[in-house]
Amino acid sequence: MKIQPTTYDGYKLLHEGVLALADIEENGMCIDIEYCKKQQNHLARRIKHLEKKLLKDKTVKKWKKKYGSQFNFDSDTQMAKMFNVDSAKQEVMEQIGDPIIDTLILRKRLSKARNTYVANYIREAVDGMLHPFFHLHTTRSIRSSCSNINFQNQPVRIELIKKIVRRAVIPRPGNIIGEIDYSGQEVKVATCNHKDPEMIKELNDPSRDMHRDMAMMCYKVPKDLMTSKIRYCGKNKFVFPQFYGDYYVHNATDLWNAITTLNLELKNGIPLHKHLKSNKLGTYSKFESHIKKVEKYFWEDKFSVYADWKQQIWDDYCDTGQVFLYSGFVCSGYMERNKVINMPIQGPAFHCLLWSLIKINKWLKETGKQTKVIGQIHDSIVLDIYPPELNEVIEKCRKIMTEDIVTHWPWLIVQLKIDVELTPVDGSWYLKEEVKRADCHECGSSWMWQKEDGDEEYWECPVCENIETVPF
DNA sequence: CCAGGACGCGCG
DNA sequence: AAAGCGCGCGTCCTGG
Repeated sequence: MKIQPTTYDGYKLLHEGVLALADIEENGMCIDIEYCKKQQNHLARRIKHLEKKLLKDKTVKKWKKKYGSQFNFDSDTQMAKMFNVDSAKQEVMEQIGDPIIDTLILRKRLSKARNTYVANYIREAVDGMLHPFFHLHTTRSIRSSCSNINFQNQPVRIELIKKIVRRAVIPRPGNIIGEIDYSGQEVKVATCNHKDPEMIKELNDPSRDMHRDMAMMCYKVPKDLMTSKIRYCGKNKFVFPQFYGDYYVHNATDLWNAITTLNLELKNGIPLHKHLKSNKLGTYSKFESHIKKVEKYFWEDKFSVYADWKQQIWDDYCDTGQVFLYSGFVCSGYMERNKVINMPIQGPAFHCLLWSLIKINKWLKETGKQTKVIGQIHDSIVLDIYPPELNEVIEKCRKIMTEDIVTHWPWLIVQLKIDVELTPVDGSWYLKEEVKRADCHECGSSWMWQKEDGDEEYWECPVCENIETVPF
């Protein structure tokens, strides 16, 4: 497969992109090495402790006896064999229902945190600074990649592991780490391609919520009994997989397994399994044929224009052997259907970030700011922010990322939006939380955390820790 | 003994 | 007709 620029604009994006990413590499980020070393020892002890506990288990005892000196907790082959499964994947292991599995999974997670993440901070940091490489020449998608360390896959989904790992990344003394991300950028860039009026309505009407609606449909849950967990499953086990070309059998399996592994229940406390049973979806095979119907509705009724576009882009590729990208590129060579459909979306979505990154970095340099870009994660920019520059920097980023870019690329026909997350002054990356527009009367910062204490809502300033009960 | 493949898992 | 896209890294394991 080959991919190349079709326009000078495309070429220039990569050229200037490489230079901007080189600046970011040079800037680097601060690492709390002392913390990393302590944490590494702590994790070693914790893992050893878990292994001691595991060795008291019946199955693990058998496992050790069978393999003797070859016995190894890290061997997936051994583990799968002992538990009579084809694969040692977590989702497979979880289905066994043996209580020892939780401990085995925890051991695996802690081991990964130690051996992959914390160890690499220590290995790659020089004098407390880390300089990950950001590449633009490695991927099939024309996204970026990142190595030594891979800053783009630092844990965030599991609270315990997130804390262990992200605690190591800290701002320069007196500064704040800020992350500005495009919200829903891939869905929006897809929409710029297919222009499905139903999706445009979804995106323009803030009262609508397709992830919630699809979750409701998949599990037959009425609106007033919905929970955020059920919505999460609709979004991540049906909607997104469908956009990437997944199909109902896989979706149904995932959605079905999630009911037990995530302990799903309705808002009124009724277990989801019970709820499905009373709606005649009590067995997997009934549930699967239900999801088949949901898939049919999704593509034939709800997003039929999107479906037509997918067919069109595939037909065009079959005729010409080419796929064109709005950001100024063409792909040719052998590709499977799902890859073809994805190509015009994934790359250009990243290119919006890259274009913005180039402008933001240039502005920071030209105006002599102390704030620096220190990283990039596909649809977000990570900054080390000098607090007196906070308001100005965020405003400039907002303007570039949501206004200037639309002027540059008129194919961006839907409204773009950013979200902002900040750490406290001197606070680690783990502590970053979303901020909203709200003025702090103490220090003049325009961005505050919206917090709750029981029924009481209040606002806290990341810069000066001031608390406001009535902002603005 | 080493290189490279397979697998698993972290992220968007 | 095929059956989720894109990455990097650590570990195990196989074949030469």
